[in-house]
Amino acid sequence: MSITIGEVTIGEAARLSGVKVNTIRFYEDRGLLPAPPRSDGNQRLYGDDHVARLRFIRHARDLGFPLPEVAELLDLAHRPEAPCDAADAIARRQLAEVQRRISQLQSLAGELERMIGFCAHDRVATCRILETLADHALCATDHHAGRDATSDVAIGTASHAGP
Amino acid sequence: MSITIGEVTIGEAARLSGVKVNTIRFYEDRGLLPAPPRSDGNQRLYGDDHVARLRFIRHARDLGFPLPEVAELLDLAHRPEAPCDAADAIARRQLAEVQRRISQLQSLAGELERMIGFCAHDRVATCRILETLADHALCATDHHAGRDATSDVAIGTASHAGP
DNA sequence: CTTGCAGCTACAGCGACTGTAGATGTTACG
DNA sequence: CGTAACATCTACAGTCGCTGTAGCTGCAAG
Ligand SMILES: [Zn+2]
Ligand SMILES: [Zn+2]
Ligand SMILES: [Zn+2]
Ligand SMILES: [Zn+2]
Repeated sequence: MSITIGEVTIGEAARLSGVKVNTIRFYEDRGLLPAPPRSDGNQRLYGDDHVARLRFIRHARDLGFPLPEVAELLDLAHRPEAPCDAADAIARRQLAEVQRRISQLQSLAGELERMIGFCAHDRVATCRILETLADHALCATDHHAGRDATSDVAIGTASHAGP
Repeated sequence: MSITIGEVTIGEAARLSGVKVNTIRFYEDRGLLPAPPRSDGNQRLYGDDHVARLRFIRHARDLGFPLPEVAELLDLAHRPEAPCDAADAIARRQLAEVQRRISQLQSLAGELERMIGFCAHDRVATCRILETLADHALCATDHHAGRDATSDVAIGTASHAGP
């Protein structure tokens, strides 16, 4: 029975939230997680609210929201009486972004399938894959990577199920 | 009429290949593009072979191949009599990777659609989007971001069509 | 009282560039 | 020939979202 209920070390918070220790400190640095009180020995002590916040961040990251949007969503979540339009808008933007990336990747996949399909598995000199890489005119579609079209959506650290 | 035909500056090479000037120097640094001869004034002079190589790199990057695979593919392309199995294998790996990312993103999109669909557009306190972010148990699927599942496939600098 | 793990700060590194500063080179115009 | 405008040079910082390391200190158990 400690002095206050629910005060846990950073390691415990990591286990409870699925966010790695280093990442928790990183989020604090980034302003996503408020700096918690410290013990006599200068160690961070987290309460349930911090852990809940970490879980929220983790889940939003898993869904691909970038950190600035996660911060916005966290702010919104603390204004219960406000309308939720802003949150909806962020989610819709994120969905649109994910869909954009899906279609970009589908066009890449199609092009890759095509060049693999045309390859006769012979010598390099006649390999359709290498020919195609040397000349985009052999491609069926544009599949151009329009400015971060296929960049990261969510990297995640591990699964919700833990390591 | 210059001393040798087809010797172009880095800016010309950039225009001809669609690879940015800085990026060309970056590729040289990374060993993807051999260091070209220099002019009297120490400026790089590229021939058609360099430009072709740059185009190859550009195209492979647009298709999402990471730089190490691009390097392998370039090496292979210079051994015309070798069998093309290795190139095929790289392309297949890349396709598998792209497909993995597509399905990851599709699961994200599904989850995002679900939470957006359930939102009643009322107050934050009852917003399904924020509730869901706070609790993964409200999600229909796992959609976990398994170690770089959704990370970048190709960022690209601009389209083949130019800027 | 020591051992060993957990936590602390601070910083380097990933991938694949992009952008900048400050110094030269080159070219066009007058 | 001078000079202005632009291209290129090197070298390095910054992007994103972490991850991992080094070198400390703290803390509980034997
Ligand atoms: Zn082949
Ligand atoms: Zn193509
Ligand atoms: Zn809502
Ligand atoms: Zn979820």
